[in-house]
Amino acid sequence: MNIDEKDRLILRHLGEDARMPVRELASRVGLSGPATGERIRRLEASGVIARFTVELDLAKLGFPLQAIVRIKPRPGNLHIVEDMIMGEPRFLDCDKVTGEDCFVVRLAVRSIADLDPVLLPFHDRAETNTAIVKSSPLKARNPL
Amino acid sequence: MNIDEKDRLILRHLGEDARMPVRELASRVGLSGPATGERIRRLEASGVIARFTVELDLAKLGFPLQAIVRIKPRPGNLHIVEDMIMGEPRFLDCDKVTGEDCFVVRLAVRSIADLDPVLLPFHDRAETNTAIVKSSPLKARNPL
DNA sequence: CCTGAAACCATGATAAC
DNA sequence: GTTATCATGGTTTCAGG
Repeated sequence: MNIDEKDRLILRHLGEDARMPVRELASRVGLSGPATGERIRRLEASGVIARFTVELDLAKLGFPLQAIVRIKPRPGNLHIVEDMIMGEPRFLDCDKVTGEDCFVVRLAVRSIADLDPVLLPFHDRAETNTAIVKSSPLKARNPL
Repeated sequence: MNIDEKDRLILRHLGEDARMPVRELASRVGLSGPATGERIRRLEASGVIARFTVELDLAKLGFPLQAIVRIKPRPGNLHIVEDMIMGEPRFLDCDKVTGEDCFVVRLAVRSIADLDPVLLPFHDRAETNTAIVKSSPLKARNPL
């Protein structure tokens, strides 16, 4: 699929407000309604738009504390550690990375007291390095 | 604002498909259309729903490579480093954290060759530690 | 391949209860 | 909260460039 400048503009606008009426979006990118609707449909079908979703304020949902944890499983514990991550809903993101560590995860908890219970099961199977998130000046920006 | 179980169910469904018709969402949570619509409106007004957005496939947009970089500014360079991060669109996320490092950022680039030019300007002002993302088994899950 | 207009229909908003 | 009704907006279709 070929993405042109108008597609990128559409994606930028949808990223800011995915419920913008097609007609308004159309006027902003300089196209007609049907043409814009067709582009959205194609971007969705091709998978460039993975899904329409909502961005939540986790603090207001009762998870005001986030941490970024680097996890280095001990020999033989790679798969079990990955399964433990996937099975714990308080882990929001998980990336497998090159370098010293194997996983970099983000987690959200209700309080500082909840941090230890979440990470405790890992201490047998991995070395962890926890950094408390003080603020997030940038969240899920798109590079367009 | 008080969030009950039905609100959490609504948020879960919207997280998977934010364009689900209110009537369908209503039947899934066991409420009427207007009651569900009113709950969505309140969740939005209270900021629990920060915004409706699209999740993009960055690889299909020409940014197939992601990295997680820990950045530790040298003395006196904190603000300039933060400004440099904010001004570079290829940085997707930025968290200020406790511990050894100061920033943990995620970036997306077109190729491995693009990595160095993006990070080069930081070498004067900070120590960086770069981990290439091999895969992301978990992306933006919500803890509900 | 686009635009613009009109018809149609799904959907969100509203009113009354 | 519900149900019934109204109005908005998305999709499709067409004629024309």
